[in-house]
Amino acid sequence: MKKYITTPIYYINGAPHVGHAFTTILGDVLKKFEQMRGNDVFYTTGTDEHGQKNQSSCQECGMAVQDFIDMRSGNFQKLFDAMKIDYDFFVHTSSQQHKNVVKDALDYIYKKGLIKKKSYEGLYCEGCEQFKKPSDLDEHGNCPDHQKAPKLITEENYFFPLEQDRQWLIDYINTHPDWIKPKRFAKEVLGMLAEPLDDLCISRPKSRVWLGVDLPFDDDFVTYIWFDALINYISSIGWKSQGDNAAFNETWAHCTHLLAKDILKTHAVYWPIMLKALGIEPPEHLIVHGYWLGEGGIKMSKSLGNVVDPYEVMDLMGIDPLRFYLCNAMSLSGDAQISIDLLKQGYKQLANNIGNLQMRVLKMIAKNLDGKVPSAAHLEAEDKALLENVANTFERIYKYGEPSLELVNELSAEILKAGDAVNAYFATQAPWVLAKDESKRERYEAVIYTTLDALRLIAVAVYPFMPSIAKKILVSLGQNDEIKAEFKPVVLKEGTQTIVGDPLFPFIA
RNA sequence: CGCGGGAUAGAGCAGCCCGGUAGCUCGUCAGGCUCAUAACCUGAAGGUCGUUGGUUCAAAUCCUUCUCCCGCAACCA
Repeated sequence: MKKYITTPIYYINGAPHVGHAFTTILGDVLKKFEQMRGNDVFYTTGTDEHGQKNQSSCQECGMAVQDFIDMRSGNFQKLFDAMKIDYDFFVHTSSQQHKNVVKDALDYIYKKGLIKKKSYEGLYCEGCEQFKKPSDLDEHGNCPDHQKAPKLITEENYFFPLEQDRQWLIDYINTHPDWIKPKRFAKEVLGMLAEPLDDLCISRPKSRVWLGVDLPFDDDFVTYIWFDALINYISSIGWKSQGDNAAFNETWAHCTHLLAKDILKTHAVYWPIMLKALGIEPPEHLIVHGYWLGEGGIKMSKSLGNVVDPYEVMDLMGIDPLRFYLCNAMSLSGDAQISIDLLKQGYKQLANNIGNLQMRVLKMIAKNLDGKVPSAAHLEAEDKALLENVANTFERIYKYGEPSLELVNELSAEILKAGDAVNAYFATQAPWVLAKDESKRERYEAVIYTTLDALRLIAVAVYPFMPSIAKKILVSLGQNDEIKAEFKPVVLKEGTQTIVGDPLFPFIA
């Protein structure tokens, strides 16, 4: 089956942070998970390069527009490349390909008569370059940031009405309980839909905003940035208003959008209605996640010094443990916390659990079995039970699990549990005692075999989170590093040469 | 009364839908083990489940008051 996974395209008027890293890692994890199940995946991420704030920042630093965009967008792409994200396409909204689709889409719905022009009157603060609501102003009627009264201005703009589809969307949510995951966000969207929806203003006069896509039907305006940005999900896979959309349709049929909670409304209200106007079904799933806060639940900020920089983390422990931590720690019900200390805690757990397990068994057999996988001929019931438990757990998740935060939470937790179980088994069986007694030879080999084979199962299961660690484990077990999601026990072949390498998770201070 | 979510050992979380001895990881302490990466195994201490009132034989769980935190409530994204 063909699957399509997207991250939001990130607004380049800011540096990439751990939240961007998480969403993009989550997409990569889900892509690998789906691939292991035999699905074809097309995974996109990218940057949103238009809008008023980018325009202002660009002017402030005095760079040529495209140089500015390339520099800022490059910051994101560099991070994702450093994190070895396996994206298939990197979206640039300033690309001609994307702009063409935005214009095509706008033209299409304009000709369908779904866009209307009307005037808007509002209080506009020139300092903020934004319209203000009366409630945003201080007691003197001034903008609190600029201590200046906003001007009452009237503007002509183009609007895309939403209200006509509100009931349709409510019905859609109620009849598709898995559309928005986790469910609490579906509840919130229903709250947004409880009141009539205002028309969405989809244009900005060029006198205010020029960094954007020209409206195809009026050169004096550019497209509102969200209308532009959301189109990336269909421009990336070649939608067009006329002609053959067979390839598009096949990819779009199983589309999952990943997003953080702050952009729920755009994705769950505006976007489905935009798609409806274009004659396109809503995306199959929206996976919404919370924010990363600093330790103690305090918002990360430079002044508090609790900002977690992805590069710093990668320098400290590499990318795999960060991926694992983020997927394991993101909460289903709320926001999640991250700090260097919490990351170290997670790293240590991986080292002591999986890293130590690998090292203790491999070093043992290097000493007294020439590092070769022993025979599985004398496995006893408890050995088989351990392997089957581990294999069945992973088999179930890989077979029936659906991409979601629940899934990455559960799978990462089960991996740690499996590591614990194998460590406990190893300690209980005490193979170092068996090794000293020649009459216990068969039992010794059975215990070692069981431990090695369990480790193999863990390595395969952990691949979406820690691809590089997974491959290192498999190679140390004398396997090639091809990953197949087949969770059958007793696969290792007797006599296979294992290799004691460097620690998977070296000690960090 | 704007909408949704959160508040549970020193830290990070689960449990809440469907009420019945409060659980997991880390940390701390004690014991064990010695194959292994300041590791592993076993056990212990540590919580009036944010606050108020209520329903009930029984409340972390259901209803209610208030407080604090995160989003949304933008023609910022």
